[in-house]
Amino acid sequence: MSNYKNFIEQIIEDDLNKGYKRDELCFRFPPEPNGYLHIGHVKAITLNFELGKKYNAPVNLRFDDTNPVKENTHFVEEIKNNIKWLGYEWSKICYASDYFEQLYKWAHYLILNDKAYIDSQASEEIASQKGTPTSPGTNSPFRNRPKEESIRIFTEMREGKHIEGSHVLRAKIKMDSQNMLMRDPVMYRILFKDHHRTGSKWCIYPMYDWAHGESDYIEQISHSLCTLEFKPHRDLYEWFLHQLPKENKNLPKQREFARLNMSYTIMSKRKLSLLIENKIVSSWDDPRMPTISGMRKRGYPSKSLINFVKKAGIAKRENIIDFSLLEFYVREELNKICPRVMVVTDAIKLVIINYPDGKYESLEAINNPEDESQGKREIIFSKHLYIEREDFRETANRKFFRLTIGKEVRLKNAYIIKAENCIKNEKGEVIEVHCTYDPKSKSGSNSEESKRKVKGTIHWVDINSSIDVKINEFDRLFLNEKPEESHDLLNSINSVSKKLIVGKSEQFISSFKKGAKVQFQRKGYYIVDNNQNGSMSFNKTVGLRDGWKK
RNA sequence: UGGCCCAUGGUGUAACUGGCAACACGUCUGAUUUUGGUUCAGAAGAGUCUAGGUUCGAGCCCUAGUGGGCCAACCA
Repeated sequence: MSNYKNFIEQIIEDDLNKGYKRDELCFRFPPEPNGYLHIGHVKAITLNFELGKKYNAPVNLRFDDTNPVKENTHFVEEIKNNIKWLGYEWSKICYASDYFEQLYKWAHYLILNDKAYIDSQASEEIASQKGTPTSPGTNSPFRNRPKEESIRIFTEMREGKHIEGSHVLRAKIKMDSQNMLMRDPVMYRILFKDHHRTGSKWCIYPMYDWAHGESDYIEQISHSLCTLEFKPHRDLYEWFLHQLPKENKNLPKQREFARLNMSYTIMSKRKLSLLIENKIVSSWDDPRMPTISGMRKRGYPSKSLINFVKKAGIAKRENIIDFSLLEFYVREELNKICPRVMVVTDAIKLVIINYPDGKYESLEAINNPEDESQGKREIIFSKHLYIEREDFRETANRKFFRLTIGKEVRLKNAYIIKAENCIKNEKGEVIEVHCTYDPKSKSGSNSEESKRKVKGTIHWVDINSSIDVKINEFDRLFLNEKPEESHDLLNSINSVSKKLIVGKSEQFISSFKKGAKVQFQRKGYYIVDNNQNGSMSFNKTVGLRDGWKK
């Protein structure tokens, strides 16, 4: 691992070997603030920021805010929070909109050099003249418009003298290029929309291709890394750079890697926002969403996300990674840090018939066997307890390690008990289990009996002192393993991806603050979603690995 | 009737730029365990899309084919 370099790092090393100065390396993460960042962005963030660490190079956070109709400040703020939460620090925070004036001047320069012109056709006409991937495009009738006229109209466009759609500025490249993007791409369009940063100052906005490479150039980004679908843009990226006034500065280099895809989820902001619009999820940070904010709310540690994307690697191959790989890194982290606690969700009563009425005793429990520094706690034990319904069967085969009539099981942190009989309701459902306990088997008492092995251990909670908790349980949002490929996304939605259940918990948990992560023993990992006015709710992060074949 | 990119166990990523295909997840054993968790030990599973070629030698290089992805927004 230590010596391994992914292909991006190899490109950088090659550049360094060819004489590129190490202290001129500079990277950037350039999101458009038109939605929340998702796990796919974590890959790009981690790639760039880790490169920054490795080469001791600056990494800018740049908002690619060239389309005011989709962008807003809330998204900007959330993106900043996400990156901080992941633990990365950007060196400069930049905005493409900071460069609007420079971009505008350079656009004039291109017109003057006969490299751009104003096209006054409707967008449909321009589109139809583009041709197709297999047939060349045709020149616009405005392609040879005198540059003075283009300059005049372009200036008037900025002054707001022309309506939306009446003119665009186009680069003059090659209408029969094999690369569709080189067929005189649009550089500017008229948009009478307020921008979240520049307000009403501008009514013309640069397109992505015109803004992005030039922003990289202004910031002197050495390696501009993006996902594979931008590969065809590379020609244009480089063409624009070569049209700028010569300044004896480094030209940034665009390189592309495969985006991250995961099974049973989608990674496109457009489709993600569709889920919100259709009220399939509550918001961008719904715990079922693959967004950073959603995963955070779900209880995924930031470290897990980073470990996961690092292991997923950087390559150029299309991929769909198993969601279980992410869950592995989530459990790995949570196992180390989470205090353990006993919570019963589908409760039945357990009565210890040979335990004194009205007696309560305090037992000691280790908070986290993986981390001694988390100490111990007290739990209350009595004659009347709750256990999990699925932990009792009247009879069962020997593969069932839990409680059956006549068999022994240990109550975690307490005593060994033996089920004697059970009480059923008129429907034949078990509502109460009666058992006896072995007083000498008390946990931690150091007696011979306390060390006795029994084949099962189950969790429990004292009825009287337990507190009520609410738990949100989640399942995957899609039925389809590859929802991205589904033609009808909304039809492959899992209709029961969220369930609200209630549980009974030992008291220890009541002190946990919002955001605290915990393991409900034998159940899984949970995060406190709310703890106010005596009401506690949790989000289930992920279940424990379960090796029991039912 | 185009151009560009890609192709390695179930999944993802490697293979010191040509030298007997490795790591992680997952799966399966076994041990430990007061969580059917954790931990530990071990196993199975690909001969690298196909066909040619170069070479003493090819997963790596070349050619063709096949399969997949991307490209015709005044989105990014």
